[in-house]
Amino acid sequence: MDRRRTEKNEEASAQGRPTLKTLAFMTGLGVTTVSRALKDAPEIGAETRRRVQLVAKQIGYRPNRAGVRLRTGRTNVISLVLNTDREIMSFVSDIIYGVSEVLAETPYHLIVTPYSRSQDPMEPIRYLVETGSADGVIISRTQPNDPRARYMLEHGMPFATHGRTDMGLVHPYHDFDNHAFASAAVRRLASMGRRRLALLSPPPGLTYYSHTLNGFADALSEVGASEIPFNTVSIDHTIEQIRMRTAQVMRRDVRPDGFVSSAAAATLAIVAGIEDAGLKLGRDVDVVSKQSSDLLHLFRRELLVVNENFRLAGSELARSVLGLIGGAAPGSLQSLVVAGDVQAFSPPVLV
Amino acid sequence: MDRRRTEKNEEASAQGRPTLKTLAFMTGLGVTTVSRALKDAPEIGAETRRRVQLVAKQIGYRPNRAGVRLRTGRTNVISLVLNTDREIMSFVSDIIYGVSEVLAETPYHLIVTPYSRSQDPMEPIRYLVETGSADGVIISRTQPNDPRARYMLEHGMPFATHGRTDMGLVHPYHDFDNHAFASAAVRRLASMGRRRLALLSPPPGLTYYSHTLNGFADALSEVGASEIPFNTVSIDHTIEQIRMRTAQVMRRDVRPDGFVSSAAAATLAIVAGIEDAGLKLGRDVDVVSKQSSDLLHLFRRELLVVNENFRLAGSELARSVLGLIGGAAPGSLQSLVVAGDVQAFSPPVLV
DNA sequence: TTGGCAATCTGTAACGTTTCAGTATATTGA
DNA sequence: TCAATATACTGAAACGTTACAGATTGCCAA
Repeated sequence: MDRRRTEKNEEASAQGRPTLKTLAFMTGLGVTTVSRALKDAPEIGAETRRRVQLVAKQIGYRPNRAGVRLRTGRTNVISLVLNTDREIMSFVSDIIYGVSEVLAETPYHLIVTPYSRSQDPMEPIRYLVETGSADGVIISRTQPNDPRARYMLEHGMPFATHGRTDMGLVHPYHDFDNHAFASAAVRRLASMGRRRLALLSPPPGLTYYSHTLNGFADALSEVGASEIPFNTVSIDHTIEQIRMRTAQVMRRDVRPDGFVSSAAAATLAIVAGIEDAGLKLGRDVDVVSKQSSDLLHLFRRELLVVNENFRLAGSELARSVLGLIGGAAPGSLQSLVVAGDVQAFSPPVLV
Repeated sequence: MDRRRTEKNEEASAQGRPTLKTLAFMTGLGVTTVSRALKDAPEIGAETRRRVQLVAKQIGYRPNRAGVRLRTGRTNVISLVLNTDREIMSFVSDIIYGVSEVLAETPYHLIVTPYSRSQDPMEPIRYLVETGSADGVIISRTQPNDPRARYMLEHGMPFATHGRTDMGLVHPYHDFDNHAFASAAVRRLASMGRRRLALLSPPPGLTYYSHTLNGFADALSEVGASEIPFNTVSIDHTIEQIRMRTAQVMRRDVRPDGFVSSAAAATLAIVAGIEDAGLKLGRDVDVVSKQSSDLLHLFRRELLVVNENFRLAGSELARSVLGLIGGAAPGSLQSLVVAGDVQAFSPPVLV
């Protein structure tokens, strides 16, 4: 008995990184007691609990993730699933930062799970669920009837979506009110006398495609303006495709005098196309665009912008998944950001 | 004996996800044999090996990461350490995709470890090393005397840096030849008759700051042009700061007639500042800028650009860390991308 | 026939954690 | 005084994997 103690001591003190065994030796307690003391279990004496926690803090004890994961199945990992070639650049960067910001105060790590054009979007989801590689998942490019959301719901994998679904199933989401954005954009253009409007929409299939379309259409009829069809391209197309298509439509007799664009990079292409056709922004045509960082006004000050905050989306999504994992009701973890005002260029204040 | 077998069977078949035990039962072999067979150990019979691997593939066996990690210490994780508020937007997005691309074919996961302005850059590194949370690390914003690189070298943590160090220590890196970029930019501007050049440099402190400065200075003296000091701002400053500072310097009697800019977003600010001062790009001043996606020519076609491929950087860095983990010599895992030509706008080919 | 030796295969222990089923000790009620 | 009970703690087992130290078998030389 004494002998075993001694062996244990040596093992414990020889270790590089402290484990429960180390703490057990230092406090003279059993491993079980230490484990329970660290998580404030009620059957541990108040003083013992304090003592263990003090020592743990002193020597910088951190639970071994592999040990916890093997024993409990909890990974302490949140996975952000991203499309490798269709995702908006600033979206990736900002949402990662937003998620990180929230996870930083928790034991959770962020792993990025990519999938590419060629792959089935379900593949990374199935992988995560089957291998139990994450405690929670965040997905983007959400569809009205999203097989990924359905699958995760069926398999009990906590998740949050960027964008809403429309399947009659309730789950956490964060969304930007694209209906409001498109309406506000149309109203603004109408107020400037623009009457023939074109919409560069999100890719059909995603939920916010119809939100945007509806907002656009609702406001069109409200203000009595008409639509110039522009639905052979979406913001998923390349800069070149959008540019060329814009130039084409602008060379027609009946051409748009206003554009609503759902993404900043696409807006650059639209403007380029407008100018390719020999027309001038602000004179012949106006453009309202969403943007996620304040760059469009540097590009052309005639542009009208509405800001969408992806970093906020990231934090909200992270908070939602954590909440869900923590047992909160999915319905209470949904947020919708109302679109801000359409903003014209305002010159920077010189200091 | 028979009884134990039976118990094992039941356990094995009741399981959701197959483990070595499941495979052992199905093949009638021992767990050890299965484990060894899966990794092509020589002391396993050729037929047994094939049989085990076949069954494993059939039932979709995937090693449990926690088990492996606990036993071996190998995490199968590569960590990308990013600064949350100073990193270039497209850099984050592209490098993540580049890394993912390479890791996708391996058992490795990518975890993003962020740190913010307020934090010591060493903190995430120490965390990773102390907790053994990753098998390899990728860092950016590399400094000539980089404490993170030194620390990881001392502690045997495999890593690769984006950018070189200058400490006489050899480690994997990937870098863009910023000396060549700055020289080429200066030569191009000189060839257009520009004589008073300003440089918007990377932040002082980073290794490629001096590379850029030296390339700029070397070419300046080579072509006999002069420098207009512009070192109160760097690409780490805000758009507004750069814009204002540019406007200031452009309103002076002796003002730059050429700019070299180390980042695309900063170039937008420079151009805005130039125009704030009532001057015209292409007439009064020319600007050569690095960019990582082909957007600057949409912005102003007078801009001259040099492309830097961050996605390539990501893949190269990932390949390097994996190589290092695999035992390759660090010196063989270094790559330097020569800067491409300075490119003027060329109109898109209409299809 | 025997010993030796490859060639294959196997059980046990350990990684660090949590859970289960306890065991001591002190405290209470009668 | 005794049993019952609450309090505070503990060892053993298990999660899935790999490394170590065997064990079994067949074959060949002597």
